[in-house]
Amino acid sequence: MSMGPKQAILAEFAGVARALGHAHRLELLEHLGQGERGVDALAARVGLSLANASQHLQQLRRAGLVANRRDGKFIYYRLADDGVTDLLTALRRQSERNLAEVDRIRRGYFADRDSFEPVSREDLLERVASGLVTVLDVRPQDEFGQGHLPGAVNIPLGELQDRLAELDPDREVIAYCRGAYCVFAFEAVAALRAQGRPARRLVDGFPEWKAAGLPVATSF
Amino acid sequence: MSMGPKQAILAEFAGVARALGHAHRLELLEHLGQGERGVDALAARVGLSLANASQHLQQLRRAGLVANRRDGKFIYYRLADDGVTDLLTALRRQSERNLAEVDRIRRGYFADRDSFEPVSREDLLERVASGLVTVLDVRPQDEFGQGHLPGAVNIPLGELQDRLAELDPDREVIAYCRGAYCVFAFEAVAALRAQGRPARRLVDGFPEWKAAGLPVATSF
DNA sequence: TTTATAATCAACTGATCTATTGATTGAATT
DNA sequence: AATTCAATCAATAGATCAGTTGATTATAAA
Repeated sequence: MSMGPKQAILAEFAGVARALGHAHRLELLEHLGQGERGVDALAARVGLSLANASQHLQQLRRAGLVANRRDGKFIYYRLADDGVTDLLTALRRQSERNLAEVDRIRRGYFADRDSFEPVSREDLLERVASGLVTVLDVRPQDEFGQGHLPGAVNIPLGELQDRLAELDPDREVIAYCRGAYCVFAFEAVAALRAQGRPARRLVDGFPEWKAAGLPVATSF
Repeated sequence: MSMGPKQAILAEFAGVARALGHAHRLELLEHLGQGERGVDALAARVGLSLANASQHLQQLRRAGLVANRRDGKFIYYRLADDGVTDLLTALRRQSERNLAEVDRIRRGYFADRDSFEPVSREDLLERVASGLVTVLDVRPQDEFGQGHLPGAVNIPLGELQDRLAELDPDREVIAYCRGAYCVFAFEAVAALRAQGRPARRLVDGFPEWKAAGLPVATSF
Protein backbone atom coordinates (compact mmCIF):
# COMPACT_ATOMS: atom_id res chain seq x y z
CA MET A 1 0.00 0.00 0.00
CA SER A 2 2.52 2.60 1.31
CA MET A 3 1.23 6.01 0.31
CA GLY A 4 3.33 9.08 -0.09
CA PRO A 5 2.51 12.10 2.04
CA LYS A 6 0.51 13.63 -0.77
CA GLN A 7 -1.68 10.56 -1.12
CA ALA A 8 -2.22 10.49 2.62
CA ILE A 9 -3.27 14.13 2.61
CA LEU A 10 -5.52 13.65 -0.40
CA ALA A 11 -7.15 10.70 1.34
CA GLU A 12 -8.01 13.00 4.23
CA PHE A 13 -9.45 15.62 1.89
CA ALA A 14 -11.45 12.90 0.19
CA GLY A 15 -12.82 11.90 3.57
CA VAL A 16 -14.13 15.41 4.14
CA ALA A 17 -15.66 15.47 0.66
CA ARG A 18 -17.28 12.10 1.26
CA ALA A 19 -18.81 13.44 4.46
CA LEU A 20 -20.55 16.05 2.29
CA GLY A 21 -21.60 13.34 -0.13
CA HIS A 22 -25.07 12.59 1.16
CA ALA A 23 -28.21 14.71 0.92
CA HIS A 24 -29.21 14.02 4.52
CA ARG A 25 -25.88 15.23 5.81
CA LEU A 26 -26.08 18.39 3.71
CA GLU A 27 -29.51 19.01 5.12
CA LEU A 28 -28.23 18.46 8.65
CA LEU A 29 -25.49 21.00 7.95
CA GLU A 30 -28.05 23.47 6.64
CA HIS A 31 -29.97 23.22 9.90
CA LEU A 32 -26.81 23.44 11.97
CA GLY A 33 -26.02 26.62 10.07
CA GLN A 34 -28.97 28.24 11.86
CA GLY A 35 -27.50 27.50 15.26
CA GLU A 36 -26.67 24.56 17.50
CA ARG A 37 -29.24 21.86 18.07
CA GLY A 38 -29.79 18.58 19.87
CA VAL A 39 -29.77 15.31 17.98
CA ASP A 40 -33.45 14.70 18.51
CA ALA A 41 -34.46 18.10 17.14
CA LEU A 42 -32.24 17.62 14.09
CA ALA A 43 -33.60 14.16 13.42
CA ALA A 44 -37.16 15.45 13.58
CA ARG A 45 -36.50 18.38 11.25
CA VAL A 46 -34.66 16.37 8.64
CA GLY A 47 -37.04 13.45 8.92
CA LEU A 48 -34.58 10.82 10.10
CA SER A 49 -34.70 8.25 12.85
CA LEU A 50 -32.74 9.19 15.93
CA ALA A 51 -30.12 6.50 15.41
CA ASN A 52 -29.67 7.37 11.78
CA ALA A 53 -29.29 11.08 12.47
CA SER A 54 -26.83 10.29 15.25
CA GLN A 55 -24.69 8.27 12.88
CA HIS A 56 -24.72 10.90 10.16
CA LEU A 57 -23.73 13.52 12.71
CA GLN A 58 -20.86 11.38 13.84
CA GLN A 59 -19.60 11.09 10.29
CA LEU A 60 -19.66 14.86 10.05
CA ARG A 61 -17.80 15.06 13.30
CA ARG A 62 -15.09 12.66 12.18
CA ALA A 63 -14.65 14.86 9.12
CA GLY A 64 -14.16 17.89 11.35
CA LEU A 65 -17.21 19.66 9.94
CA VAL A 66 -19.22 19.78 13.15
CA ALA A 67 -18.47 19.76 16.88
CA ASN A 68 -20.64 18.84 19.83
CA ARG A 69 -20.97 19.39 23.54
CA ARG A 70 -22.89 17.65 26.24
CA ASP A 71 -25.28 19.52 28.52
CA GLY A 72 -26.98 17.23 30.97
CA LYS A 73 -28.42 14.40 28.99
CA PHE A 74 -28.57 16.35 25.75
CA ILE A 75 -25.80 16.50 23.18
CA TYR A 76 -25.77 19.64 21.11
CA TYR A 77 -24.14 19.76 17.70
CA ARG A 78 -22.90 22.88 15.91
CA LEU A 79 -20.85 23.72 12.83
CA ALA A 80 -17.13 23.47 13.53
CA ASP A 81 -16.67 27.05 12.29
CA ASP A 82 -17.90 29.55 9.68
CA GLY A 83 -15.54 28.03 7.15
CA VAL A 84 -17.94 25.12 6.80
CA THR A 85 -20.55 27.47 5.38
CA ASP A 86 -17.95 28.80 2.95
CA LEU A 87 -17.18 25.28 1.78
CA LEU A 88 -20.88 24.58 1.33
CA THR A 89 -21.22 27.79 -0.65
CA ALA A 90 -18.32 26.75 -2.88
CA LEU A 91 -19.96 23.38 -3.43
CA ARG A 92 -23.24 25.03 -4.32
CA ARG A 93 -21.58 27.47 -6.73
CA GLN A 94 -19.74 24.76 -8.59
CA SER A 95 -22.77 22.49 -8.71
CA GLU A 96 -24.98 25.25 -10.06
CA ARG A 97 -22.46 26.15 -12.69
CA ASN A 98 -22.01 22.81 -14.33
CA LEU A 99 -24.86 20.53 -13.44
CA ALA A 100 -27.69 20.68 -15.91
CA GLU A 101 -29.85 18.80 -13.44
CA VAL A 102 -29.61 21.53 -10.83
CA ASP A 103 -30.63 24.09 -13.39
CA ARG A 104 -33.55 21.97 -14.49
CA ILE A 105 -34.87 21.58 -10.94
CA ARG A 106 -34.41 25.24 -10.25
CA ARG A 107 -36.27 26.27 -13.37
CA GLY A 108 -39.02 23.74 -12.81
CA TYR A 109 -39.69 24.66 -9.24
CA PHE A 110 -38.00 27.77 -7.98
CA ALA A 111 -37.99 30.01 -11.03
CA ASP A 112 -41.76 29.70 -11.35
CA ARG A 113 -42.16 31.15 -7.92
CA ASP A 114 -39.70 33.96 -8.20
CA SER A 115 -39.06 35.50 -11.56
CA PHE A 116 -37.45 38.51 -9.87
CA GLU A 117 -33.78 38.88 -9.27
CA PRO A 118 -32.75 37.96 -5.75
CA VAL A 119 -31.12 40.66 -3.64
CA SER A 120 -27.43 40.38 -2.76
CA ARG A 121 -26.17 40.98 0.75
CA GLU A 122 -24.61 44.24 -0.37
CA ASP A 123 -27.89 45.44 -1.89
CA LEU A 124 -29.75 44.53 1.25
CA LEU A 125 -27.33 46.48 3.44
CA GLU A 126 -27.69 49.53 1.19
CA ARG A 127 -31.45 49.40 1.18
CA VAL A 128 -31.66 48.90 4.92
CA ALA A 129 -29.35 51.87 5.42
CA SER A 130 -31.61 54.05 3.32
CA GLY A 131 -34.62 52.86 5.36
CA LEU A 132 -36.63 51.74 2.36
CA VAL A 133 -37.20 48.07 3.08
CA THR A 134 -38.52 45.65 5.66
CA VAL A 135 -36.32 42.62 6.21
CA LEU A 136 -38.49 39.57 6.84
CA ASP A 137 -37.24 36.37 8.48
CA VAL A 138 -39.66 33.56 7.67
CA ARG A 139 -37.93 30.82 9.66
CA PRO A 140 -39.51 29.24 12.73
CA GLN A 141 -39.35 31.37 15.81
CA ASP A 142 -36.69 29.35 17.61
CA GLU A 143 -34.27 29.65 14.71
CA PHE A 144 -34.88 33.37 14.57
CA GLY A 145 -34.16 33.55 18.27
CA GLN A 146 -30.79 31.87 17.92
CA GLY A 147 -29.61 34.49 15.47
CA HIS A 148 -31.01 36.71 12.74
CA LEU A 149 -30.28 39.76 10.60
CA PRO A 150 -30.30 42.99 12.60
CA GLY A 151 -33.66 44.71 12.36
CA ALA A 152 -35.39 41.73 10.78
CA VAL A 153 -39.05 40.99 11.56
CA ASN A 154 -39.84 37.35 12.28
CA ILE A 155 -43.04 35.96 10.82
CA PRO A 156 -42.79 32.21 10.21
CA LEU A 157 -44.16 31.26 6.82
CA GLY A 158 -47.21 29.48 8.26
CA GLU A 159 -48.37 32.64 10.04
CA LEU A 160 -47.73 35.05 7.19
CA GLN A 161 -51.30 35.22 5.89
CA ASP A 162 -52.68 36.03 9.33
CA ARG A 163 -50.06 38.62 10.19
CA LEU A 164 -49.90 40.63 7.01
CA ALA A 165 -51.06 43.68 8.98
CA GLU A 166 -47.68 43.79 10.71
CA LEU A 167 -45.98 44.67 7.43
CA ASP A 168 -46.15 48.20 6.06
CA PRO A 169 -47.75 47.70 2.63
CA ASP A 170 -45.74 50.54 1.08
CA ARG A 171 -42.30 49.26 1.96
CA GLU A 172 -40.63 46.59 -0.12
CA VAL A 173 -40.08 43.34 1.76
CA ILE A 174 -36.86 41.37 1.46
CA ALA A 175 -37.43 37.85 2.74
CA TYR A 176 -34.84 35.29 3.73
CA CYS A 177 -34.71 31.92 5.44
CA ARG A 178 -32.18 29.12 5.87
CA GLY A 179 -30.27 29.27 2.62
CA ALA A 180 -30.34 29.58 -1.13
CA TYR A 181 -32.66 26.62 -1.57
CA CYS A 182 -34.84 26.98 1.46
CA VAL A 183 -38.36 27.13 0.06
CA PHE A 184 -39.78 29.38 2.80
CA ALA A 185 -38.44 32.59 1.29
CA PHE A 186 -39.72 31.65 -2.16
CA GLU A 187 -43.16 30.90 -0.80
CA ALA A 188 -43.22 34.08 1.25
CA VAL A 189 -42.31 36.24 -1.75
CA ALA A 190 -44.98 34.52 -3.85
CA ALA A 191 -47.61 35.03 -1.13
CA LEU A 192 -46.76 38.71 -0.71
CA ARG A 193 -46.76 39.40 -4.43
CA ALA A 194 -50.11 37.66 -4.70
CA GLN A 195 -51.37 40.39 -2.36
CA GLY A 196 -49.91 43.03 -4.63
CA ARG A 197 -47.09 43.85 -2.26
CA PRO A 198 -43.55 44.47 -3.45
CA ALA A 199 -41.31 41.63 -2.28
CA ARG A 200 -38.05 39.98 -3.23
CA ARG A 201 -35.80 37.51 -1.53
CA LEU A 202 -32.21 37.54 -0.30
CA VAL A 203 -29.98 35.48 -2.57
CA ASP A 204 -29.06 33.05 0.21
CA GLY A 205 -29.81 32.77 3.89
CA PHE A 206 -28.78 33.32 7.48
CA PRO A 207 -25.71 31.04 7.66
CA GLU A 208 -24.12 32.74 4.65
CA TRP A 209 -24.79 36.14 6.17
CA LYS A 210 -23.09 35.08 9.37
CA ALA A 211 -20.18 33.40 7.60
CA ALA A 212 -19.59 36.62 5.67
CA GLY A 213 -18.82 38.25 9.01
CA LEU A 214 -21.86 40.54 8.93
CA PRO A 215 -23.54 41.53 12.21
CA VAL A 216 -26.01 39.13 13.79
CA ALA A 217 -28.70 39.84 16.38
CA THR A 218 -30.13 37.37 18.91
CA SER A 219 -33.20 37.33 21.10
CA PHE A 220 -31.85 35.71 24.23
CA MET B 1 -39.55 8.34 -2.10
CA SER B 2 -40.93 11.63 -3.47
CA MET B 3 -38.42 14.31 -2.63
CA GLY B 4 -39.09 18.00 -2.38
CA PRO B 5 -37.14 20.30 -4.66
CA LYS B 6 -34.64 21.04 -1.92
CA GLN B 7 -33.89 17.39 -1.35
CA ALA B 8 -33.45 16.90 -5.09
CA ILE B 9 -31.01 19.81 -5.26
CA LEU B 10 -29.13 18.62 -2.19
CA ALA B 11 -28.85 15.17 -3.74
CA GLU B 12 -27.16 16.77 -6.75
CA PHE B 13 -24.77 18.70 -4.53
CA ALA B 14 -24.04 15.49 -2.66
CA GLY B 15 -23.21 13.85 -5.97
CA VAL B 16 -20.60 16.49 -6.70
CA ALA B 17 -19.14 16.10 -3.22
CA ARG B 18 -19.04 12.33 -3.62
CA ALA B 19 -17.13 12.78 -6.88
CA LEU B 20 -14.46 14.57 -4.82
CA GLY B 21 -14.58 11.79 -2.26
CA HIS B 22 -11.73 9.63 -3.48
CA ALA B 23 -8.00 10.28 -3.31
CA HIS B 24 -7.41 9.06 -6.85
CA ARG B 25 -9.96 11.47 -8.25
CA LEU B 26 -8.48 14.36 -6.31
CA GLU B 27 -5.08 13.47 -7.72
CA LEU B 28 -6.52 13.32 -11.23
CA LEU B 29 -7.97 16.78 -10.69
CA GLU B 30 -4.61 18.05 -9.47
CA HIS B 31 -3.00 16.89 -12.71
CA LEU B 32 -5.83 18.28 -14.80
CA GLY B 33 -5.23 21.59 -13.08
CA GLN B 34 -1.90 21.77 -14.91
CA GLY B 35 -3.59 21.55 -18.30
CA GLU B 36 -5.54 19.09 -20.39
CA ARG B 37 -4.31 15.54 -20.80
CA GLY B 38 -5.17 12.23 -22.41
CA VAL B 39 -6.51 9.35 -20.36
CA ASP B 40 -3.40 7.26 -20.81
CA ALA B 41 -1.08 10.02 -19.61
CA LEU B 42 -3.27 10.64 -16.57
CA ALA B 43 -3.46 6.96 -15.71
CA ALA B 44 0.32 6.67 -15.89
CA ARG B 45 0.96 9.73 -13.73
CA VAL B 46 -1.52 8.80 -11.04
CA GLY B 47 -0.57 5.13 -11.16
CA LEU B 48 -3.89 3.67 -12.20
CA SER B 49 -4.87 1.12 -14.79
CA LEU B 50 -6.28 2.63 -17.95
CA ALA B 51 -9.77 1.27 -17.34
CA ASN B 52 -9.78 2.44 -13.75
CA ALA B 53 -8.62 5.94 -14.65
CA SER B 54 -11.23 6.09 -17.40
CA GLN B 55 -13.97 5.23 -14.97
CA HIS B 56 -12.85 7.75 -12.37
CA LEU B 57 -12.70 10.42 -15.06
CA GLN B 58 -16.21 9.60 -16.12
CA GLN B 59 -17.43 10.01 -12.57
CA LEU B 60 -15.83 13.44 -12.52
CA ARG B 61 -17.48 14.22 -15.81
CA ARG B 62 -20.93 13.19 -14.59
CA ALA B 63 -20.42 15.52 -11.65
CA GLY B 64 -19.65 18.38 -14.02
CA LEU B 65 -16.13 18.83 -12.68
CA VAL B 66 -14.27 17.97 -15.88
CA ALA B 67 -14.99 18.08 -19.59
CA ASN B 68 -13.41 16.21 -22.48
CA ARG B 69 -12.90 16.44 -26.20
CA ARG B 70 -11.88 13.92 -28.81
CA ASP B 71 -8.95 14.56 -31.15
CA GLY B 72 -8.31 11.65 -33.46
CA LYS B 73 -8.09 8.58 -31.35
CA PHE B 74 -7.21 10.47 -28.19
CA ILE B 75 -9.68 11.84 -25.68
CA TYR B 76 -8.41 14.81 -23.74
CA TYR B 77 -9.82 15.72 -20.36
CA ARG B 78 -9.66 19.15 -18.76
CA LEU B 79 -11.15 20.91 -15.72
CA ALA B 80 -14.66 22.16 -16.46
CA ASP B 81 -13.61 25.67 -15.40
CA ASP B 82 -11.47 27.58 -12.91
CA GLY B 83 -14.21 27.28 -10.33
CA VAL B 84 -13.19 23.67 -9.80
CA THR B 85 -9.83 24.83 -8.48
CA ASP B 86 -11.65 27.22 -6.15
CA LEU B 87 -13.77 24.38 -4.82
CA LEU B 88 -10.67 22.25 -4.29
CA THR B 89 -9.02 25.15 -2.48
CA ALA B 90 -12.08 25.51 -0.24
CA LEU B 91 -11.94 21.77 0.50
CA ARG B 92 -8.26 22.00 1.34
CA ARG B 93 -8.75 25.01 3.60
CA GLN B 94 -11.52 23.38 5.58
CA SER B 95 -9.68 20.09 5.86
CA GLU B 96 -6.52 21.79 7.08
CA ARG B 97 -8.44 23.75 9.64
CA ASN B 98 -10.20 20.98 11.44
CA LEU B 99 -8.51 17.70 10.71
CA ALA B 100 -5.84 16.83 13.20
CA GLU B 101 -4.66 14.11 10.86
CA VAL B 102 -3.79 16.56 8.09
CA ASP B 103 -1.79 18.62 10.53
CA ARG B 104 0.03 15.55 11.76
CA ILE B 105 1.02 14.48 8.26
CA ARG B 106 2.08 17.97 7.37
CA ARG B 107 4.25 18.30 10.44
CA GLY B 108 5.71 14.86 10.04
CA TYR B 109 6.67 15.25 6.44
CA PHE B 110 6.37 18.71 5.02
CA ALA B 111 7.28 20.91 7.95
CA ASP B 112 10.61 19.13 8.34
CA ARG B 113 11.55 20.12 4.85
CA ASP B 114 10.40 23.68 4.96
CA SER B 115 10.49 25.49 8.23
CA PHE B 116 10.24 28.81 6.39
CA GLU B 117 7.03 30.62 5.70
CA PRO B 118 5.67 30.01 2.22
CA VAL B 119 5.27 33.02 -0.03
CA SER B 120 1.79 34.24 -0.93
CA ARG B 121 0.85 35.11 -4.49
CA GLU B 122 0.78 38.78 -3.57
CA ASP B 123 4.26 38.61 -2.06
CA LEU B 124 5.56 36.86 -5.12
CA LEU B 125 4.14 39.50 -7.43
CA GLU B 126 5.73 42.25 -5.35
CA ARG B 127 9.11 40.61 -5.27
CA VAL B 128 9.06 39.88 -8.97
CA ALA B 129 8.15 43.51 -9.64
CA SER B 130 11.14 44.68 -7.63
CA GLY B 131 13.35 42.27 -9.55
CA LEU B 132 14.78 40.57 -6.47
CA VAL B 133 13.79 36.96 -7.01
CA THR B 134 13.98 34.09 -9.47
CA VAL B 135 10.73 32.19 -9.89
CA LEU B 136 11.46 28.49 -10.33
CA ASP B 137 9.00 26.01 -11.82
CA VAL B 138 10.08 22.50 -10.85
CA ARG B 139 7.38 20.60 -12.72
CA PRO B 140 8.12 18.36 -15.70
CA GLN B 141 8.83 20.23 -18.90
CA ASP B 142 5.55 19.37 -20.61
CA GLU B 143 3.48 20.76 -17.76
CA PHE B 144 5.57 23.90 -17.79
CA GLY B 145 4.96 24.20 -21.52
CA GLN B 146 1.17 24.04 -21.10
CA GLY B 147 1.20 27.04 -18.82
CA HIS B 148 3.41 28.63 -16.18
CA LEU B 149 4.00 31.80 -14.21
CA PRO B 150 5.31 34.64 -16.37
CA GLY B 151 9.09 34.86 -16.18
CA ALA B 152 9.46 31.51 -14.41
CA VAL B 153 12.51 29.33 -15.11
CA ASN B 154 11.75 25.64 -15.64
CA ILE B 155 14.11 23.15 -14.07
CA PRO B 156 12.38 19.86 -13.28
CA LEU B 157 13.26 18.60 -9.83
CA GLY B 158 15.32 15.68 -11.15
CA GLU B 159 17.64 18.00 -13.06
CA LEU B 160 18.06 20.58 -10.34
CA GLN B 161 21.42 19.36 -9.01
CA ASP B 162 22.96 19.38 -12.47
CA ARG B 163 21.61 22.74 -13.50
CA LEU B 164 22.35 24.81 -10.42
CA ALA B 165 24.60 27.01 -12.51
CA GLU B 166 21.55 28.41 -14.29
CA LEU B 167 20.39 30.07 -11.09
CA ASP B 168 22.01 33.30 -9.88
CA PRO B 169 23.29 32.36 -6.41
CA ASP B 170 22.63 35.83 -5.05
CA ARG B 171 18.94 36.01 -5.90
CA GLU B 172 16.36 34.38 -3.71
CA VAL B 173 14.52 31.54 -5.44
CA ILE B 174 10.77 31.07 -5.08
CA ALA B 175 9.84 27.57 -6.18
CA TYR B 176 6.42 26.22 -7.07
CA CYS B 177 4.92 23.12 -8.62
CA ARG B 178 1.47 21.59 -8.92
CA GLY B 179 -0.20 22.67 -5.73
CA ALA B 180 0.05 23.10 -1.99
CA TYR B 181 0.94 19.47 -1.38
CA CYS B 182 3.07 18.76 -4.39
CA VAL B 183 6.35 17.54 -2.95
CA PHE B 184 8.53 18.87 -5.78
CA ALA B 185 8.63 22.42 -4.46
CA PHE B 186 9.44 21.22 -0.94
CA GLU B 187 12.27 19.05 -2.22
CA ALA B 188 13.60 21.85 -4.41
CA VAL B 189 13.68 24.32 -1.55
CA ALA B 190 15.43 21.78 0.66
CA ALA B 191 18.01 21.05 -2.03
CA LEU B 192 18.73 24.72 -2.65
CA ARG B 193 19.03 25.53 1.02
CA ALA B 194 21.41 22.61 1.45
CA GLN B 195 23.64 24.47 -1.01
CA GLY B 196 23.40 27.57 1.10
CA ARG B 197 21.16 29.34 -1.37
CA PRO B 198 18.19 31.42 -0.24
CA ALA B 199 14.97 29.69 -1.30
CA ARG B 200 11.32 29.57 -0.33
CA ARG B 201 8.23 28.15 -1.92
CA LEU B 202 4.97 29.56 -3.19
CA VAL B 203 2.10 28.70 -0.85
CA ASP B 204 0.25 26.74 -3.52
CA GLY B 205 0.79 25.99 -7.19
CA PHE B 206 0.05 26.72 -10.79
CA PRO B 207 -3.69 25.88 -10.88
CA GLU B 208 -4.42 28.22 -7.99
CA TRP B 209 -2.43 30.98 -9.67
CA LYS B 210 -4.46 30.54 -12.84
CA ALA B 211 -7.79 30.28 -11.02
CA ALA B 212 -7.00 33.55 -9.26
CA GLY B 213 -7.06 35.18 -12.67
CA LEU B 214 -3.36 36.05 -12.67
CA PRO B 215 -1.46 36.09 -15.98
CA VAL B 216 -0.20 32.83 -17.41
CA ALA B 217 2.51 32.25 -20.01
CA THR B 218 2.80 29.29 -22.38
CA SER B 219 5.58 27.90 -24.52
CA PHE B 220 3.66 26.80 -27.60
C1' DT C 1 -9.88 -4.63 -45.58
C1' DT C 2 -6.86 -5.60 -42.06
C1' DT C 3 -4.26 -4.05 -38.14
C1' DA C 4 -3.12 -1.26 -34.26
C1' DT C 5 -4.14 1.92 -30.65
C1' DA C 6 -7.00 4.83 -27.34
C1' DA C 7 -10.63 4.58 -24.62
C1' DT C 8 -14.92 2.80 -23.04
C1' DC C 9 -18.13 -0.79 -21.71
C1' DA C 10 -19.70 -5.02 -19.23
C1' DA C 11 -19.35 -8.25 -15.78
C1' DC C 12 -17.70 -9.64 -11.61
C1' DT C 13 -15.53 -9.81 -6.69
C1' DG C 14 -14.66 -7.69 -2.54
C1' DA C 15 -15.15 -3.63 0.13
C1' DT C 16 -17.69 0.22 1.98
C1' DC C 17 -21.99 2.74 2.94
C1' DT C 18 -26.96 3.26 4.49
C1' DA C 19 -30.75 2.47 7.37
C1' DT C 20 -33.06 -0.38 10.63
C1' DT C 21 -33.36 -2.92 14.85
C1' DG C 22 -32.53 -3.75 19.51
C1' DA C 23 -29.21 -3.39 23.27
C1' DT C 24 -26.27 -0.28 26.00
C1' DT C 25 -24.36 3.92 28.14
C1' DG C 26 -24.68 8.32 30.69
C1' DA C 27 -27.09 11.65 33.23
C1' DA C 28 -31.05 13.34 35.63
C1' DT C 29 -35.19 12.17 38.39
C1' DT C 30 -37.96 9.51 41.69
C1' DA D 1 -31.43 1.73 43.90
C1' DA D 2 -34.86 1.96 40.25
C1' DT D 3 -36.67 4.63 36.48
C1' DT D 4 -36.61 7.57 32.56
C1' DC D 5 -34.84 9.76 28.66
C1' DA D 6 -31.16 11.23 25.17
C1' DA D 7 -27.91 9.46 22.51
C1' DT D 8 -24.69 6.04 21.03
C1' DC D 9 -23.24 1.40 19.91
C1' DA D 10 -23.57 -3.21 17.62
C1' DA D 11 -25.29 -6.25 14.34
C1' DT D 12 -27.45 -6.87 10.16
C1' DA D 13 -29.30 -6.87 5.23
C1' DG D 14 -29.43 -4.39 1.05
C1' DA D 15 -27.34 -1.02 -1.89
C1' DT D 16 -23.58 1.26 -3.92
C1' DC D 17 -18.63 1.70 -4.99
C1' DA D 18 -13.70 0.26 -6.40
C1' DG D 19 -10.69 -2.18 -9.19
C1' DT D 20 -9.69 -6.09 -12.30
C1' DT D 21 -10.42 -8.66 -16.49
C1' DG D 22 -11.74 -9.26 -21.05
C1' DA D 23 -14.69 -7.72 -24.84
C1' DT D 24 -16.14 -3.78 -27.72
C1' DT D 25 -16.18 0.75 -30.13
C1' DA D 26 -13.94 4.54 -32.63
C1' DT D 27 -10.28 6.33 -35.16
C1' DA D 28 -6.03 6.21 -37.84
C1' DA D 29 -2.57 3.80 -40.33
C1' DA D 30 -0.86 -0.16 -43.24
